[in-house]
Amino acid sequence: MNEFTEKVIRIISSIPEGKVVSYGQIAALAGNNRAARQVSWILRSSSGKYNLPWHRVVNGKGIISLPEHDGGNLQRELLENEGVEFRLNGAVSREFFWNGST
DNA sequence: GCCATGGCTAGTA
DNA sequence: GCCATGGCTAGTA
Repeated sequence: MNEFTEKVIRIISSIPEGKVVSYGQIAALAGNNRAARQVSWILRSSSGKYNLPWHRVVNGKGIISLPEHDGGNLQRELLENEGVEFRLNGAVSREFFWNGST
């Protein structure tokens, strides 16, 4: 596993409950702001292995990218259970975005 | 080739 | 909408 992947996993692991972060934010925090799509791959391949809070990652618009039939519905449910609120357009309210600090 | 993204543009009201 | 990204999940040689 390369350094970027390790950083991404560590960052995702530290997302607080009730907060969300975008793929691009995670990539930037890990040192490569153009690797947003790789973050999605790492989530798919490593979420179970490292018990990652995969549901706290959404796209830059605050919208769930995972298809509804492939876990998207579950993702929204998990977030709502943590107190995250969605607008009518399906986007997470801005106040629920984590800025990367602890 | 694929894709759980993101940034920018164009067209409309 | 469109297309540049970029690492490996695919499939073939």
